[in-house]
Amino acid sequence: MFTKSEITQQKAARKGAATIARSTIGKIRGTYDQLSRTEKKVAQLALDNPGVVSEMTIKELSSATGVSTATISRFVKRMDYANYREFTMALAHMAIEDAPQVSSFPELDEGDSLSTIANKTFRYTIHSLEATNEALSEHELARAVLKLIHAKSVTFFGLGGSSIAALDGYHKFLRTSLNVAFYPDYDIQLMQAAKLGQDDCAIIISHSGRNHETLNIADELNKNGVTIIAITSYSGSPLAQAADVSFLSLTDEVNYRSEGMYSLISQLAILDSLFMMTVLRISSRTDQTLTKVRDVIEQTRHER
Amino acid sequence: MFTKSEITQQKAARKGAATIARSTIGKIRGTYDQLSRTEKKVAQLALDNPGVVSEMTIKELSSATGVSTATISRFVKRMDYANYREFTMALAHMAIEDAPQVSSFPELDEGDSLSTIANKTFRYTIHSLEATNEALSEHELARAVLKLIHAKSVTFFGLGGSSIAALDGYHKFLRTSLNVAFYPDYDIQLMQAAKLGQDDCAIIISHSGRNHETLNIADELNKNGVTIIAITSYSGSPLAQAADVSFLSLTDEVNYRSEGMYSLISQLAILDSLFMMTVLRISSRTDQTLTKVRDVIEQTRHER
DNA sequence: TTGAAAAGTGAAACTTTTTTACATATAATA
DNA sequence: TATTATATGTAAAAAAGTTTCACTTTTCAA
Repeated sequence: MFTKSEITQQKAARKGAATIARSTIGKIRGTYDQLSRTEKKVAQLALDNPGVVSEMTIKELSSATGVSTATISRFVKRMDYANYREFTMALAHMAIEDAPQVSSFPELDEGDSLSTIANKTFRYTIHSLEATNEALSEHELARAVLKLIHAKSVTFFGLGGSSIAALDGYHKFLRTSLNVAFYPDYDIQLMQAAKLGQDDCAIIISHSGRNHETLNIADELNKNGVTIIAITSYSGSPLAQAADVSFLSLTDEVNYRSEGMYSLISQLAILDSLFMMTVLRISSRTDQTLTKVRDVIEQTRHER
Repeated sequence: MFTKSEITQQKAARKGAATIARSTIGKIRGTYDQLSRTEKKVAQLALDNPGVVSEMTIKELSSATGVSTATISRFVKRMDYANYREFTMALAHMAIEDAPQVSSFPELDEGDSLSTIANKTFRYTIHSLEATNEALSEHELARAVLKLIHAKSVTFFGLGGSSIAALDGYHKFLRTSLNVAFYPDYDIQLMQAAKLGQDDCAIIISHSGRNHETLNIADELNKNGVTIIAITSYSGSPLAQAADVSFLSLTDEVNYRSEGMYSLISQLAILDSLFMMTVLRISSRTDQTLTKVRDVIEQTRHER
């Protein structure tokens, strides 16, 4: 039998585990294109039919996908589950939580009324945010914040549509004690990249993660040993590969046609999170050198 | 691999099974005092801590209760579960459904873990979007779209933090056939405002709606009879008063201290909606002059 | 291009978990 | 008290899941 406190402890432990597990479902989505050929088969079936797969034994899943049990076992471990059983549990949770979403995500239609168009747009946006949130891992966040706090300077890079996100990041972090920079022009971004060094940190934003100019900047930064934090929509993209830490702004794959629309907002939300984490972590360490959280947030209100 | 119909069948089968399983949780409760001495120990622990027990192996449950694995195995069969695994699944479901949605909207705290900070940030953001969406009225949307479609030109105005939203709006609407403009600098914004006339349309973005420079621009526009569409957080603000149509980017009042943080994303979502509505309405009217929606959205994907 | 190193994979050995068979104990009943 | 039905644990069997190892494919540098 358990004593009361033992159970309480286990509950706490489980809660932690559950949080991790949940975000790891996002991880399957997020790392999807980094998976190998066979692993994709497994991930596909699991994501498409979480309810069905959650009730399968590893052998059944093996013959359903044509992938060996060994590979499946290794796959779930790489997805950060302790074992196959924990994986199926997570799928079961997912099946429950996704189920009540009867409305799904209808495509926008020319016949829609204006408020319908607005509603759908907002729903897509919210859905992207949820997916993005789930894909964030504590580990990556910790690494990013650590780098940011200790960096001599933080420069934001982003071209085209992503320059908006970069500009926003710059604006936000201006309010911290960090030494931040942003340059709208590509050539100047590139030149500035060449001037950064090991103690500096760069935040690069790119939806596709394969824009040529953006990659030039990343190369330049890597050459100089600058820490790169990337925000992109594809974990397998060259930018994600080149980065020290990368975050994914996700959209539901079903709506692939319009994903670019919603990635900006997800990018901003990631930046918001990084900003809040940085502010809270800085203020809790060196209180007197830096403004307190509230003051910082208070300032935000006086923005135009 | 599964065929489509096989999966459908399995889904149906599962649904049936789940229904039975659920009522069988009730069965444990119902038949509780018909259970034997040892079985009661098991049932007790399972009902009291479904979440904890759902993650135990049969051996762990055995040593936790002091009942042999054999007895437990037989017990779950008598409760109509096919096997131990199905039993733990049912417990997991129970744990989820019984857990009340405590969520609400807690303040950010210095002691929060990084993923907690991120989760809270995303939740606030989503909440703001929901509030903003609800506040949109069909009537105002219709007026705005009508003005936009028939305008000779559309200029975006925004200073400070709101310049980011203005820039984003400009970027988005560039892809339409509308004649759009944006100038980052205040003085130039003001000068350009003086050059616009009755047939033009202006979209002004300001969180507070009372920034002095922004209001100067609004005055100038009003003087020339330019149609003003405002995006602000306060319906009573001078900007909202000065505008022909105004949209509100809302945040939950409870979290007044941090509202500035989330208004940008709501502003962007409003612009997204206006963009989608404009594109869909334009394309459904004059098909040959304008690119089809899909092409436009497709272009969005190739953004950097 | 080529060859070495790295990554991916399945068969099979191995471990753990769950179920069943069997022996024994306990309680109920005639 | 003998008989029978029910309960339970031990241990063997079966099933499920994990790891090892040999082989294949891919990647990357020369």
